Amino acid sequence: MKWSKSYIYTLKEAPADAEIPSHKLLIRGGFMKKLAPGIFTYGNIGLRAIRKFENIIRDELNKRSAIEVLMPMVHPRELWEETGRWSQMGEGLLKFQNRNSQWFCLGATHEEAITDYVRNDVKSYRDLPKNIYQIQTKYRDEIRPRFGLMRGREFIMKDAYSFDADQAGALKTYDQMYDGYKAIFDRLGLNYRIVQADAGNIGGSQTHEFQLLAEAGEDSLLVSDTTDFAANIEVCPAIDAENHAASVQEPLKPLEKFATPNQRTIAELEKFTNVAAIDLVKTLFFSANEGFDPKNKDLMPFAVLLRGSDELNPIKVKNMLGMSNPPQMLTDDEVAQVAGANPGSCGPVDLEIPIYMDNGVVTLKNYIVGANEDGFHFMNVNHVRDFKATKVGDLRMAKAGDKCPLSNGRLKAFRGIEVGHVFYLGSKYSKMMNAQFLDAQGKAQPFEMGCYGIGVTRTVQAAIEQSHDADGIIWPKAIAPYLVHMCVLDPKDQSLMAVAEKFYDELSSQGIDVLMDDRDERPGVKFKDADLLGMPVRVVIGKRGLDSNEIEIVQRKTKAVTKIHPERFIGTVKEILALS
RNA sequence: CGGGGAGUAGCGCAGUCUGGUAGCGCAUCUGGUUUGGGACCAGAGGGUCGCAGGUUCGAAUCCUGUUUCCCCGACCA
Repeated sequence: MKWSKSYIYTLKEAPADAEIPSHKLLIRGGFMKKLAPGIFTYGNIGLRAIRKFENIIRDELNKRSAIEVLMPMVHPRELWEETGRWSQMGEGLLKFQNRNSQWFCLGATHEEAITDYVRNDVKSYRDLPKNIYQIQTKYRDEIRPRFGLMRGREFIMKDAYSFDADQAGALKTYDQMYDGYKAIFDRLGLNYRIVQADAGNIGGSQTHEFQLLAEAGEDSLLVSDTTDFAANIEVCPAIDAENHAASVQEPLKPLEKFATPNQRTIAELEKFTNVAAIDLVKTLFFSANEGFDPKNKDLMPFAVLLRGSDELNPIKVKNMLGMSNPPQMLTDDEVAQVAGANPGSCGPVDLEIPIYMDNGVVTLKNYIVGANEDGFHFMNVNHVRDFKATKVGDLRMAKAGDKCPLSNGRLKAFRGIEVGHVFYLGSKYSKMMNAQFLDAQGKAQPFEMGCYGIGVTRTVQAAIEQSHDADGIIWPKAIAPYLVHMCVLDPKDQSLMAVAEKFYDELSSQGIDVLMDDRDERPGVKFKDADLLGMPVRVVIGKRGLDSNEIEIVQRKTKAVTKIHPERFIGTVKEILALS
């Protein structure tokens, strides 16, 4: 492609609404342009990167016998009512009516659509397994889109759905897709981790996330320094590295109430009592209507006990109580009603609601909690003697420095961008949607399903977030819009242009995409734009070089300059590409 | 949803406090000089100052309403 015939408009300054480097660079390079919050036009060169990534996905999935289809974006309400997700998905699902007042939504995910598709065709275990995927625009009405393609409302996703006859088959398919995803992300050459994760509201039991490591990532990850253990902080088991059980040997002391005027926070209490936060116990209040009595629509309050130095992990609470969403915190007024005191003076003693206790508290003895009376705390409080927890378990956030669950190593903290996710779903959707096949005994069985997503546009931006420098993008070779960026310094010079055209044709004929900058611009402008656009290899065709029989080839990643005789041009470009 | 900030030319911004009929840089167009890391000179085009209403002789500026966008938060005990 010649620049003069292309559609590339670069900017010297980034729009004010772009925050992170990858977002700024995509806009500055003209790879995309915002139409509305979270909604973008992909420009030609942006689209080229997207298409290259899509084709890597196709290649790896087709190898693994997955079948590509394209499902509709607009779904009828009835379909989503079958699984209850019409209302369960809440505001994230964009709903609208047609001229006949019939309700529809934009597909935010396609479990319903694919299950409907398959249940009408696949009737026999002989046809199984089937693994079907699509690469398509999704719409999710995100509360707050941000960071460009990282959290957009409209985005391109590859979603795959597998159908097996039994669990063993489904898990085999899961492993196949897991391997496929590894192959896909390996081809990008980026730094990623496969982590344990929460299944969220898609459901299912086994799940892994593929996370690209980047500071701007929205997810917190904990990664072992000795094993390949890695987990999203949402589900990472918390195992203290230090032994906090020193006090266990202490005899129980008598319960004692003492005045703590205006001591509301753990930090204040720590100063006031001269007891470290790690040895204090805090009481948090939530409500939920699940996990207690499903028939009871009223929200039921409950309390959670943690060490003062620990943070609650709401996902763990959700999972312990079997809820579908994390619990809601009570307001100060509600706490006062339940506990008889304002937050800051509340504790588990004589509390008449269920109490869930983090296992970090178990090893403590003779500790301090709120007395459920404003301005008072108890000291020498002990579990069982003074209160009884409904259930004890891991409810706190794991943190950097905690022990690796698989070894004596430690966990290190990273930020990650979730670019892929694999789920084993089981028969949740097939049962709800009555999607069945006949097994060898002629008995109707629900399909065992899995679902597998890759955020295509998100991955493309995440790649830049991980691979850029002060001057611009450094495209991974596998998804670079063009492999070679040729700067023709004086396109009005016929002999120079002839050489450029010759090299252009030679490279193209060998399958190497070239972007030729043939604009009537000064060299500086072309170099700046070449750095910004970030193609792996830059070739400079200038009079100075030709006169001395040298072509300049620059590797974008390292800025290393190689000058070679024109006869060695193609070979050298290939060598430098191979290093990129 | 809660809190904060902002809507002025394609992009980045000033002007608003103190009302007088809109400006700077980049980009674009014309001419000229330049030409290996975002050139220079001269000239030109482009904005109903988010929208609606009000105050005033006069509103980007003051008042009221409305709308859009951006950022932070939604874990305090």
